[in-house]
Amino acid sequence: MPYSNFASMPCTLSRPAALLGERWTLLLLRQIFLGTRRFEDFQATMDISRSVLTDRLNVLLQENVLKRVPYHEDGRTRHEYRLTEKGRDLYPVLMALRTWGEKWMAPDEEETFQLHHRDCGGGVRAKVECTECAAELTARDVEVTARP
Amino acid sequence: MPYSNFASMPCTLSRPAALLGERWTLLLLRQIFLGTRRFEDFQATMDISRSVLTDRLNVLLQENVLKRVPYHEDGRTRHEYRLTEKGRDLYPVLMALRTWGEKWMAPDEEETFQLHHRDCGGGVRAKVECTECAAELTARDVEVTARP
DNA sequence: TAGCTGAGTTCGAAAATCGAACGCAAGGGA
DNA sequence: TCCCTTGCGTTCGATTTTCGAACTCAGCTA
Repeated sequence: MPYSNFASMPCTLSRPAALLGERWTLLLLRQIFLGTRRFEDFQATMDISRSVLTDRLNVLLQENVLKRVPYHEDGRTRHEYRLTEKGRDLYPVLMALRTWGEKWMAPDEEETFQLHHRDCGGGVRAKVECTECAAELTARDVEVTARP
Repeated sequence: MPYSNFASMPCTLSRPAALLGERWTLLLLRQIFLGTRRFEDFQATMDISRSVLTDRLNVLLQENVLKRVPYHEDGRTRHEYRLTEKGRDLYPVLMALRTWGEKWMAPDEEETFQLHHRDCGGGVRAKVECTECAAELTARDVEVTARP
C-alpha cells in the first residue's frame, strides 16, 4: 500500500495522520494558526519552495481545511488563505504538539510566542478525557478494541 | 531554511511539528499505540519500505520517543520497539488527530478500532483547556503573544 | 550441513523537493 | 500608451527521498 492510500483508509486516525503527516503540512498549519494568510508570507517565513507550498495549500483547500477568501488592498482584489471551521477544529492537534514540546523539547532559551486564555490570562494545554466520567486519560487508561 | 532546521528552532511547536511531520512518522506512531512492536510487523501492516522504516525508527530512538527492548522468543534474543515515557506522552497528539477524524472524516462504514476508558467504559476525546480556570478553549479564546 | 527467520542493508529506478527563472494579471505613474 | 511593481503562482533542471526487490547476517533447527 503506498502512503497515499492511508488517506482513504476507513480509520479515523490514519486518515488525518496521513494528511497532516506530509512534509510541511504541520508547519504550514502552525503558521496559519499564528496568523499568516498569504502565499508570499508563508513563503518568506517558512522558506518552503513555492511549488511545494502551492501543492500543500491546494491539498488543504481540497480537504476543506482552508478556504480562499478575497480581500481588497490598494483597491486591488487579492485572496488569502483562511481556516474553515474544520480547519479551526485542528487547534487541539497543534496544542497537543505544543504541550508535548513544552514538556519534552523546551529549549533553554525563551520561546517564540506565548499563549494565554483571553478571559483569565491562564496558560493553555491539551489533554485527553473520558466522555463519560471526564477523567483525564493516558494511553494506559484506554482499551483498544479491534473491529474485524 | 531547509525543512530540517525547524527541528532545531527554539519553538516548542515547530520542533515537534517538524519531527512528526515527516512522512510515515505519525502513521508509525499510530501503529505503535495500537500495539505493534517489531520491525517485521511494522513492515507488514504498513507496507512501508524497509529502508525508510529503519530510518524513522532510528530517528524516534534518537529522540528518545522509542527504546529498543530485548525479549526472548524460542530461546532467541530479539529486540522490540517500545514507547518511552516521552513517547507515551504523545498520546494526546494521536487522540487529537482521532477526535478530529471522528468529527470530520468519519467514513460511512465502521471504524477499524474503538477506544474505551477501562474504568467506566466511556469514550475518549482530546480537548484544550485553560491551566487556570479549566475552561475548554478554542483557537478564538487564546491570545498569541510574540516574544521578540 | 543446509534451511529458515527476524532484522536490517544495499542499490538502481521513481517520485518528491529545491531553487531560480519565468508568466501573468492588476494597478500606478510617466 | 508604455513601463514598472506586486502578489501569486508555474516551469524546469538538479538534488534528495522514497520505493521495491535483492542481498546480508546471525542464531537457531532439521
